[in-house]
Amino acid sequence: MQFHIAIGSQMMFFRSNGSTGLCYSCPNRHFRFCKSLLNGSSDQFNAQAVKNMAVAAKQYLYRQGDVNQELFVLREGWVMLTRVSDDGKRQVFRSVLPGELLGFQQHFHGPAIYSAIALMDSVLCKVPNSVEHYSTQPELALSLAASEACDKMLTEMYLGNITHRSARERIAFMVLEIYHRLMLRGLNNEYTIQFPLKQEDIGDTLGLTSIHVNRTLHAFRDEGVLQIHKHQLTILDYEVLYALAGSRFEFGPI
Amino acid sequence: MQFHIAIGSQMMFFRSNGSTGLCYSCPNRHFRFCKSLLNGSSDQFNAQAVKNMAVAAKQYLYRQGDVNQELFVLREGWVMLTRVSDDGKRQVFRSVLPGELLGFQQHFHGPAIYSAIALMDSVLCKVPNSVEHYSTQPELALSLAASEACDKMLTEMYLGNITHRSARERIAFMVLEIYHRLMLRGLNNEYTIQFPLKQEDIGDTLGLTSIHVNRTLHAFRDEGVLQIHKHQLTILDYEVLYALAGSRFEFGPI
DNA sequence: AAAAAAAATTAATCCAGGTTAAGTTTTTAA
DNA sequence: TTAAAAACTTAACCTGGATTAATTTTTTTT
Repeated sequence: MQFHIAIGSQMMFFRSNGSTGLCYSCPNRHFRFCKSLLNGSSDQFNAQAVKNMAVAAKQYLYRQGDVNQELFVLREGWVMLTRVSDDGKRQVFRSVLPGELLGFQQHFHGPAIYSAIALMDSVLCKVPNSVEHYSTQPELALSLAASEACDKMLTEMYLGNITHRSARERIAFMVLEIYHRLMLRGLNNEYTIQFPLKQEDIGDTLGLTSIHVNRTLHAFRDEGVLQIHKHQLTILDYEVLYALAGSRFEFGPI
Repeated sequence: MQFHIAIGSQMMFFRSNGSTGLCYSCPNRHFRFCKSLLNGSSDQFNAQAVKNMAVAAKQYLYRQGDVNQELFVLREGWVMLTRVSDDGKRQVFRSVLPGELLGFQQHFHGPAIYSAIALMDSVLCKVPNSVEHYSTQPELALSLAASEACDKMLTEMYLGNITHRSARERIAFMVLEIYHRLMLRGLNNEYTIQFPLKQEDIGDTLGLTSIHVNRTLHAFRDEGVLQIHKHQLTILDYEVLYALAGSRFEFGPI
């Protein structure tokens, strides 16, 4: 069955609903949270899950300040988490890649501290987001903890990268970190990946102006290190990039 | 009963062992993880917990790379989390304050990504750290998730603070963030707090040299904004500090 | 296919914070 | 109590990346 509903200003396309049946063939089924959905979730939990919701590029899943926002697992595509602070500056926190959880917060229904926007046409699975569901299902609760610990580690690694390091090093780190995470999912094509981030997004992730990101990317292209063209990023000299990044990007998957 | 044992090179002083009895009068008992220890932990879990271990200032709880490290809740004192990267630069991730959990990782017994060092004489409670314990106790597992989400948010806020902001703003943010977190625990004395961090620690947290931290702190003292003397920090002009920090430090407790 | 908007590019100038190099003061160890 | 080490302080100079201001290219919308 297929149908459309409008959520806020966005049109979402539901390919199907709730059962775990769809999970058995999902490419993300071996990732931590998905695995525990398959193994450890109750019928009641599954009845409230909505699988394979399509979201078009540039649509927001939720915006900073929203309350009662949902919990999602990204099945396909790319979601970026950003926050605009009081002084109008924008921080990009990270990219959410397939198999990762987004939307969990310490207080289940507190206001979101950042917005989530799809950068490519994406497919998401919505999972229940309330204390009741997790306080009776320890495997799911533990997967939440693992997912948060993983995000925390990634954020800490970016913090360590940005603090004290040069623009070239920061960009090298970011490119390799994302390349590595996509590679773990088999989403690379040799040294080429889909890369929907704008130069401004890179700058707002790393604390650089988009002008300086441009200068640095241009230098990388001239030096035959790395190339971005039409949302395709190609690593031309992995060794140089690796030396700059300092092997800080090798994390385990969820 | 009191006794001593040596763990690594450190001498630890055990005031007592395992029961939850000590939790009933603990000043941290209302914090998330402690509360769930009181309410939701099995006898088997409690039997393996060790309450009120004393650790002297400058002792390491664990070091980056250690495997099988423990899970702790800080009861009294101050613990700092730091990592030295390949190129020899040191990143300070955050301060752990009373009532907070430290040592949890996505992979329970993977190598620690940073070291934990006590900056003041501290008292800690050691809690079991294995999948088995948490996969049968959903309330504890959910508290782990909440604790990780809280740490993640704090790290994200530091990331947002460091990225794009000036030295004055970064230091103002850090001071208010820590002051706020101590105040929630009643560990302030009006506008004065114990503050064991060195100027170099502040620099390594915020991506500044200790020389520039010194310049900025000196300017703050001259301007009557804030003063650090003999490990005591006093906020002299909260308004100015608040305006600089941009109200980014107001988080909920665990 | 044309118009409008968004993103990328390039260049010139400037300054916040880094670097280097002495000090001095405080804390810790002997 | 003295010596050594750690932490803090101050000053002079320098540089990586910010800022400002166009211009060009690409993408999106009409």
